[in-house]
Amino acid sequence: MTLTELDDAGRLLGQPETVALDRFPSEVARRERLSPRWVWDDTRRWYPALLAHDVVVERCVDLRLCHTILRTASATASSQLALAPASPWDAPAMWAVQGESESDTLFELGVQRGRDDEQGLDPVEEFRLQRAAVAGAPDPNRLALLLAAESAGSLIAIEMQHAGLPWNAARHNELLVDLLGERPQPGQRPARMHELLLQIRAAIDDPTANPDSPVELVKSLRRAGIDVTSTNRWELARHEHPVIEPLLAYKKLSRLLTANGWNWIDSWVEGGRFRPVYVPGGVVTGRWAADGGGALQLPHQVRGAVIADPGWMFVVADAAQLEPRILTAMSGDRAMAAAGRDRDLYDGIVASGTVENRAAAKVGMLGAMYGATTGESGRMLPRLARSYPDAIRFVEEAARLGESGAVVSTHLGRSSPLPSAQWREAQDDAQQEGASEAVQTRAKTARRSWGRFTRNFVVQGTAAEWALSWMAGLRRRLVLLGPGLPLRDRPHLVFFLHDEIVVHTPAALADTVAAEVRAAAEDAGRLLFGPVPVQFPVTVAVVDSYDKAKG
DNA sequence: GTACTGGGCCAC
DNA sequence: AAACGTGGCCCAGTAC
Repeated sequence: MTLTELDDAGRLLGQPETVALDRFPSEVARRERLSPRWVWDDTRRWYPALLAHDVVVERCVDLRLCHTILRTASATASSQLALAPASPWDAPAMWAVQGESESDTLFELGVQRGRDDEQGLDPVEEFRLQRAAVAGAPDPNRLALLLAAESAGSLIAIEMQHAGLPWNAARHNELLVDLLGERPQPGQRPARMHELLLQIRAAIDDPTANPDSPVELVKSLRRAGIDVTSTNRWELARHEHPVIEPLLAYKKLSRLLTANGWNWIDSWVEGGRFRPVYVPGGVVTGRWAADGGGALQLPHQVRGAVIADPGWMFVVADAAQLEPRILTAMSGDRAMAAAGRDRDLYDGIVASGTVENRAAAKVGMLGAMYGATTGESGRMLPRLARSYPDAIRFVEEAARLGESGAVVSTHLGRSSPLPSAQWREAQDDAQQEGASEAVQTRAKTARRSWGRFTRNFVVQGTAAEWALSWMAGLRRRLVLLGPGLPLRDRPHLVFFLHDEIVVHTPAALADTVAAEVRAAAEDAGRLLFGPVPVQFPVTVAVVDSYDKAKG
């Protein structure tokens, strides 16, 4: 492999140096003392093997992730990088291999896939193009911050996978036995689900009713005189019938069994750790996705199985009302900033007399950011718009742009994709003279739908930027609590869920970590928005199991 | 057997 | 309270 020293613009500072693969970790460790920024095609390709040798790097550029951002960002639309035809840099990540280990085999795997130059991948040239694109943007600092945060996220994702989330399979089994009964033979139902099945069949006098098949279940319920068109929870809950209660209980347990039951433990917990693959930038808005084990959907029911190692604790923190606060900062809404000052933002909205209670404030604000038009939350909108005109106008404008087919961007400059070709065709069809009612309705539905997407994009995407900045700052601070130590011997991140982080730490350092978590949150707000009067408070809990943090 | 879709529901 | 944003994953059912 080749190491090349570059300056900030990508100019060569020395001759490219060829390094044998087995010397790569020690070479990186040696050079890391000078705090370089490692520029590589894909963090997932190189970093697992470094961590396997206990080599942690401070900073990097993940060229593939940054490429994706810069190719679609409005701010860099006229750059050479954005105007070039599609290249292998636009291809999906090549190294994200399901079930990969963090052993040296990954190196071999990466090498066997072919040399970079054979694939048309020249990382030095790509880095130069990216730097030029950023330099030519109207606000280079914001984009640079976004790329730094995205790249820091790529390091954290690999580190979290490497460390794993502590998971106590015995405790998980106890939780399952309490709720479901003992683990059944394959093909059998657990005792508790079997009892509920019998109750369901008795209640509708249908000895073959099958609650596992939505289609069959609708037929069974209709035969019993219950007028349903689907079997979703909300529709079922509207009906008064003895079958409803056991059926809802059955569905709840069935979900637990199939999604996070014994099979899940067998598949995903090894050596007391749950190690999902995190996918930074896996969501269009810039949120992370995860691959395997449903890592970003861990139900509260099983979080009691997440237990800290002996002598260690978890510091669990989540950003309070993050999205409405992000909207406040983006829109410069002073009234909403005041509502959220030194208190729960939704309580502040209630105190202003805009709505009656916290639940209404929450549902109203979420509705405003999601594009609700009807129901409880839609009714709240006019009142919110009167009290917080800047905030509401901001999301309405994002929706209007989306409906017109335009691109919107987050605070740091990640841009939304363009609507699909079918979407444009539908709009064109509706413009034709004599377009039928149905065609116009279809176009309008699609238009509104895309407007809801862009409305949410600006808020969700900027919240993701804040969360990445928070986490990147926290990561730097945690290194300083155990300088030179491998991850497993000092506080480290083990979980991230959009606006929530979990740090696994020696118990003696837990309070220090908690303080660093808060400090990093303050940094993140300033970093993104400068000296604005908007607070981003975090709730922090020091606990020995995840379920004890208020979720 | 494998690939795909829709229903449903978990997380934020 | 209700049908409004982003996802992943399991199952049943269907097509090959």
